[in-house]
Amino acid sequence: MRYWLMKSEPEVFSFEDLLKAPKQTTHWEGVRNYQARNLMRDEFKAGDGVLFYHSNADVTGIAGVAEVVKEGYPDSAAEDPKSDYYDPITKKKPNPWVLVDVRATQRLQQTVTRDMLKADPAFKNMMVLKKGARLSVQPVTKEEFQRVLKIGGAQKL
DNA sequence: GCCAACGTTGGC
DNA sequence: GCCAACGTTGGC
Repeated sequence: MRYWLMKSEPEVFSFEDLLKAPKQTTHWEGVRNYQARNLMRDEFKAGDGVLFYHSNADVTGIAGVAEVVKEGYPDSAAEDPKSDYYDPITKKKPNPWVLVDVRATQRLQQTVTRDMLKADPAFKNMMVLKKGARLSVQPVTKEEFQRVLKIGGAQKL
């Protein structure tokens, strides 16, 4: 089993939104980057752990914990001209985009903020802290994952 | 196939 | 709102 960090802008879709969603599960649609697509298509496995990261937020950091419940399959929003995530390439070529389903598994008593991550040597190699790290889906280590749960005060749902 | 121009991401 | 870093596009 592996561990991931997934970014979402809370104004678009927050961890609170995930908690309120049916079965506390969402289709992680809209990833339009090939590197991230490759990770979701080839590396994500059911049961993998997910740190739910709020980017472009008032409080930037890890807001909650989730797991992969369905492995990569086509992101049909890319084929829907009315969707915000429509990609016109799908008119000419097979839809290249993939998503996974993610379910909330744990709340955090407090968001593990970016400042907290930066202050803790356990996270010094984390990709999300590197300058210019825009990849919206990133691997994290087991140690990083477990430390986030610990300092965030993770509570099972 | 190079690379300049452009668009996007995301921290600050 | 600014802007640095990055990915993509398209002219040549």
